[in-house]
Amino acid sequence: MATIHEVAALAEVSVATVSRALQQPERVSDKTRARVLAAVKQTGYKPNLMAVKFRSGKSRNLVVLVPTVANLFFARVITGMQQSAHDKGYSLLLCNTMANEAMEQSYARMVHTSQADGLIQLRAFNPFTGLEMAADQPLPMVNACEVLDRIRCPTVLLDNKAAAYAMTEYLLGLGHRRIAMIKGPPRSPLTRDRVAGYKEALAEAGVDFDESLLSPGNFSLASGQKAAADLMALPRPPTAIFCENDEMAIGALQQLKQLGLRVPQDVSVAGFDDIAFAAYSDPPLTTIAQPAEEFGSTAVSLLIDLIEGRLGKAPKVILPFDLIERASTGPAPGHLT
Amino acid sequence: MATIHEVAALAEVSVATVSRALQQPERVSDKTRARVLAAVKQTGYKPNLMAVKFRSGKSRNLVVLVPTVANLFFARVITGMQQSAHDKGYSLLLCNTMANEAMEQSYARMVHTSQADGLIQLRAFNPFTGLEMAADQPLPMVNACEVLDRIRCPTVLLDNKAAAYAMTEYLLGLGHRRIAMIKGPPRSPLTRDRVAGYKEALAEAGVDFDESLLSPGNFSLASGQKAAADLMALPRPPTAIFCENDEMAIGALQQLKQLGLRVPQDVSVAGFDDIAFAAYSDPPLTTIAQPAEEFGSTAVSLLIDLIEGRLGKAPKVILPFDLIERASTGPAPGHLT
DNA sequence: GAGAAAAATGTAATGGATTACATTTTGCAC
DNA sequence: GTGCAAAATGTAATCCATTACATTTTTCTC
Repeated sequence: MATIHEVAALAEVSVATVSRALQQPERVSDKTRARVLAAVKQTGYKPNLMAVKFRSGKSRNLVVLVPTVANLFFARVITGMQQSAHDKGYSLLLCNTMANEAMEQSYARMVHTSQADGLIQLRAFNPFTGLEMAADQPLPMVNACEVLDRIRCPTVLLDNKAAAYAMTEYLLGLGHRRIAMIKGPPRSPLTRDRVAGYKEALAEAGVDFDESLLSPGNFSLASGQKAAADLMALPRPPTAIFCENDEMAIGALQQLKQLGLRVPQDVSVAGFDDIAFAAYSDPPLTTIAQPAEEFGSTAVSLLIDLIEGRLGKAPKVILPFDLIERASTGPAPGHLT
Repeated sequence: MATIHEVAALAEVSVATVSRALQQPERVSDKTRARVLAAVKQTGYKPNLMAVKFRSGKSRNLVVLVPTVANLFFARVITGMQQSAHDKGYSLLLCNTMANEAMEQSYARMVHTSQADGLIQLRAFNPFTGLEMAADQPLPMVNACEVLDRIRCPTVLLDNKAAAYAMTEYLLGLGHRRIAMIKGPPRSPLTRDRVAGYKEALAEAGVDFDESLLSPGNFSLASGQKAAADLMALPRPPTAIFCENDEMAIGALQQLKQLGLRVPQDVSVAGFDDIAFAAYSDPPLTTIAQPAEEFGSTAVSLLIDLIEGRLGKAPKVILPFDLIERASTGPAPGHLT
């Protein structure tokens, strides 16, 4: 691969002139520029960006830690990130962490070793824990989707409590009184906030909270199915099931069908995320739409602003949600609308 | 950030000794090594890997061009890639191309500018076209899933023709004679091979090929729905629909339901890929399972072998498929099994 | 303890591009 | 043509770690 020296030699100028001809064309005379450009063409010269990055101390790479790529919500988030990063001249180093902390820490180390300028974390774990840090420097990290509350860094999130409140209120409005919730992992802030919104809506409607209607899940189709089976086996089963994501809701739908129950006549089901499949389930799923791509693009923008020193206090961006009403929810059995 | 010089000064040794103490500990005396390690700890020294990469001329980055991350099959492929790359000390630079050639070329340029050592392309387009290349050098590229046939590079693929043949044969065995196919984009080698397998199976069974039963799609849920609507509006509609991916099959399922048709009693539906949702559709989808993660890990292995000069001829790896029989397919109406 | 081999350590070049500073050339006014 | 400012170009340092080669120190043998 040709270097700037070969180009300089061929064009009979110094390397500084070649560099200038390419970076600041106006600083070089027309004649020289033409000679340099010709030499560039002839040698097929491509600047070694590794050298540039090394010298500048900026890698223009961003590490992205994703719990699972094989999750349509995250896939959309990544899409938004990639678009935004590309527009701004940054590249994404992707890590599918499977929520493995060691893996996350291993990738976080790329920031310390100058391979990346910053990191985006999509779940509530600080991947820099354990790596001794310049404590005074703010971490070049942005937290999105499922956010840490123990750490001060820019975050992008949904008002999960409000969203869960809205969905619960909607189900209450349909006459449901026994509303189950299929949760995510118990320690997740996401779960905590959504459960809080759910409880608040119940309380305001004067409906007693029933612990047995909270069923644990892990965001997978199978866990939704399992949770639905458990819920319907209760002495007093729910008439509505609110799932913390669409995958679990689709799993639940299948289980209800197997039990011979009709949705929404016998049981209503609601999801969260509005993935593409939500509109194609049977029946189509009532859910909370999140601006997933915007999560990604906002997280990238914030991170780049942070890296390039344009960010003062660590901002907290709250994105809007939207309750999408489809056919999987309906009036509670025996309830007159 | 501390450099090797500061560590050397603190430990009162030369930079060469520091480097050796860290890279080849046995080449340094115990006493010195201890001093260096202490200095490393005290300064919080982390080697600047950008400098290392620059000097070595190896970035240990791989560019991955993915048509859409928001496709569960590709998501699984990426998962496999990431695992394999991480195990081998490489990182993935992800590009969600949206099949945009300019975007792909822009990322391919990273290989020429030493930012990446190689590239994996998941669709049939050579992203290096237009970039003048060292024609003698083999391109540091691996093609997987949907492969180019015009270019000589290592490839990982399914025997799509055989898979389509197997599925068509299976449907024929259920008594279907009017079997439709919802295709992918017409110019895709994937589509071409699968259609070829489909035709061959029909021909061997003595069933005339009917052009009107080939309906175009683009792998999206919506296109499957649309195609199913068109097919069922034919004067002689099909009794079975074979879709080139599960998303289109799920779209088709919804359309059939809206038309009041029962699956599989009235129409059988088959997919391709075996994404997670295939087992949770209503009814669960008969489909062709592909080892998606293995596509990813194999592609990464091949690329690294190629980069590191361990690969002779460009190999062609063919991965196995599996026909998964679920409830969406059944005997053709009026056919006795 | 001398001498040689082996081990440990040091010096300085290297990789490719950028850029501060130095020098040369050009352009213009008179 | 002179003189001076502005423009163009060149020289060499810099970024950081690695490593070939040079030098010093240790170890071992007789």
